[in-house]
Amino acid sequence: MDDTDTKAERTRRRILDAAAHEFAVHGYGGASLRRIAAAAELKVGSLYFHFKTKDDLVGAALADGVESARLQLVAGLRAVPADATPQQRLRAAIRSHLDALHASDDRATAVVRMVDTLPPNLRAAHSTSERRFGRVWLDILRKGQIDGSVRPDVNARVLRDIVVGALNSTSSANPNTLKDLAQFADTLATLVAPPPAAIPSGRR
Amino acid sequence: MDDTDTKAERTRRRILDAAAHEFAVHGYGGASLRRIAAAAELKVGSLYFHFKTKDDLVGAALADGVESARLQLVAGLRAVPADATPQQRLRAAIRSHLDALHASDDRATAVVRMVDTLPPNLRAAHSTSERRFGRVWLDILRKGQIDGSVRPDVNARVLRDIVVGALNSTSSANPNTLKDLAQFADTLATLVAPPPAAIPSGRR
Amino acid sequence: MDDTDTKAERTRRRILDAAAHEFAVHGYGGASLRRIAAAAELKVGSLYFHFKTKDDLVGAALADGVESARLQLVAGLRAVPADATPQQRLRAAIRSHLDALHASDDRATAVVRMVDTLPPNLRAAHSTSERRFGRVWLDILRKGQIDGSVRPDVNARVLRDIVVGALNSTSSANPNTLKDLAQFADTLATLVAPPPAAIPSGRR
Amino acid sequence: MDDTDTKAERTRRRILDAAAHEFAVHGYGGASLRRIAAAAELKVGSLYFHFKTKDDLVGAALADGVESARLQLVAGLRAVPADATPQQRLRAAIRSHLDALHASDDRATAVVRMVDTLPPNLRAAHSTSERRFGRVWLDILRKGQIDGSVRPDVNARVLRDIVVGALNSTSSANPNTLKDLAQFADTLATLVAPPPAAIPSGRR
DNA sequence: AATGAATGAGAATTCATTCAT
DNA sequence: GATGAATGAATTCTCATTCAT
Repeated sequence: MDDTDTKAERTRRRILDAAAHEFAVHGYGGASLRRIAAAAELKVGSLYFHFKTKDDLVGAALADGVESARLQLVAGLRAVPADATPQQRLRAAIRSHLDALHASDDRATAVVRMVDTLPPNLRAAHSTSERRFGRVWLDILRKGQIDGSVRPDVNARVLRDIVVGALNSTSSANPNTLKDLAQFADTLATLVAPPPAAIPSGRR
Repeated sequence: MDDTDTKAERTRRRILDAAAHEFAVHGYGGASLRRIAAAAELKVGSLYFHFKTKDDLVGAALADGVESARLQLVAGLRAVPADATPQQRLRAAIRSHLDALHASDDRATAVVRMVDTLPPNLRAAHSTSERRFGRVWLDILRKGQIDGSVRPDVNARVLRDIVVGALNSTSSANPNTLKDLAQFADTLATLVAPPPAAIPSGRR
Repeated sequence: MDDTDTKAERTRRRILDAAAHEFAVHGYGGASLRRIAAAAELKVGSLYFHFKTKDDLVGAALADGVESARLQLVAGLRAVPADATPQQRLRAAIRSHLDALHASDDRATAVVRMVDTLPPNLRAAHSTSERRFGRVWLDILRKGQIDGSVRPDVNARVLRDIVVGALNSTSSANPNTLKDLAQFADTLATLVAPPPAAIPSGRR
Repeated sequence: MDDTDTKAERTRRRILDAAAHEFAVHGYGGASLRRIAAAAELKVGSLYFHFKTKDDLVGAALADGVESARLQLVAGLRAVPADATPQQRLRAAIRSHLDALHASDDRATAVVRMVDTLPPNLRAAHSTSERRFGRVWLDILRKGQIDGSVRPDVNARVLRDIVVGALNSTSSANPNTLKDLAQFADTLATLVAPPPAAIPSGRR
């Protein structure tokens, strides 16, 4: 709808993709507009037609990255068959998050690599979309505590921070073999799941 | 004994501390030798008497940071009274790690903020000390699985990655209230602990 | 008649006005086509429909500015009642010149702010219209030497340079109060007038 | 005394001289640090060892220029023989001012070429030294009104503005022949001098 | 052991200008 | 008549680094 496929729109996309990669590799402070422009097949000056300033581009990349991860998360959940068990839903969420970081482009990774070194103004602007993303995970875990896929004896918010923190920490792992990530996902799901005894009869 | 407190040795310490702060705030790519020198009350050129290049300083700061965290970890464990329960030992470890990130200087934080954007050569050099640090946590968790303070149904190595990942992810949280961190530690300990039912007889 | 009020003509006027302001504020070297375009409510590229190059626009603004000042000068003189004294005519000229710089738009000021830093080619092109303007003042002063409103014991050309120089120098004065300018005009007129004793009898 | 002839001091002088020329030719907005550096036989980056920013250099050049003109003015006056007539003293002042603009380096000219297009902050900083310079001329004229070398029937302050304005306006005149300037000086002195008839016999 | 003074490369940003639409 | 999109050169400024003192 707003996705009018104008030339500018397409160039902007190319820039954002190139920027995501640059930010993912070099972080906020180490990123170079020169390299971003080159990767987007533009001259540096041309970037400024699309983004007023470097921080403007950073802001756009952050929003883009979080939104991309959020969409991947909800899409992953929506793809779970209706008759799936709550456990399967939880695992789908974990898998989606990991996929956003490892199996897709660099948009989500860029966010993880930039957040801790952002200057205050950018951090503030970013926190809004970050919160929105956090709410999705909070929902997942809270519902899980109700439907029995998540242990109910811990604060959901804190649990969310642990889960998301652990997931994001995989971003710096070297070329993760799929197997490693799968095991990571499994283990995390196990930790989050209610302890066996607490699981109502039918579960075993 | 090697702690020869020469003038150079003291200056080197000042530089490393200033560098830790700079790296913690700006990351690898965004750090400036000029600012580091200023914070260490030196002129830029003088840095080169103590470190051959920026990457040399980065390497030293990384080693320093990991070593500092490792020492804080083992010190924290050693401080646990001999008659403490295994659970208490685990919590002490968690607390020590969080303290290294939040209650001490920036040496440990600097590491966390730099690792993901390190250039390959530095990353390689760093991986050794990182592994050494990882082994400490691996030990803790493995022993925990034996003494009953850590759930035995998960791979210790993967569990270690999750725990350390979650702990490190707190480094970007804004001025953490002590309470938040305490709750974070508690919850993490709960997740890692064996599920109540799974703990054989005497435990309940 | 040639004042065909086409759309292009109107836009051109808007550009020239915006340019005058920009040149008055920033001088030749500091002026930006982007700001001029913005002030004229156009995009930069659109300027090029009306002016082939920046220097072309500068040339037009210079001509426009001098012509505006010249017209204001002759208009000011023409407005003097036929029965006015020569002194009144002289004062009217001075007042007109000051008004062009302070009470009107920035067209005359733009000229004053640009002339000394013009590149040779533009300076050459400009000198023609400047000379034309200078001739008006020369006429005024020469006639004044004849009709007794200007002291006859000085070279008219040099006097012109002094008078015009002094008048133009007011352009950089901060928000001139009208009173200041009036006193400036009075004093200048006094200096230029023939010394009392030199005034022929009948004049009183 | 403070003129310690260090290497930095000498380089700074070279930069200021080069800057004066650049500013005199191109004005504030049109000046280029590249050209200044080249003229001072330095690389651009090296300028920053001596001046923190372009505006810092501009500020220094302005102060340097005004001070240079002021010193030339007082030196010119001091050089007048004690038995000289008041008229001769006045002419000496005029000549000194013109010399500062035409016969010396570009330091004074740079000021004249920059003042009207200075950004507010620089203008404010500059106004102080400008006022100090203005006071010298005010003194000259006031004393002149007492000793009979300056007509007493005009406000000294306004007269100062006219005189200085006229003098400064010569800065844009093309390669002034010495003769032109001499005549300019003579004529200006004539205008400023008391009208012959007005000087009553014994200076009553 | 540290400073002073410089360098060359690269940073982000703005410039005037072009040209297809 | 005007805009959208891009370019290449220039802008100021900061970087890590060197080396004589």
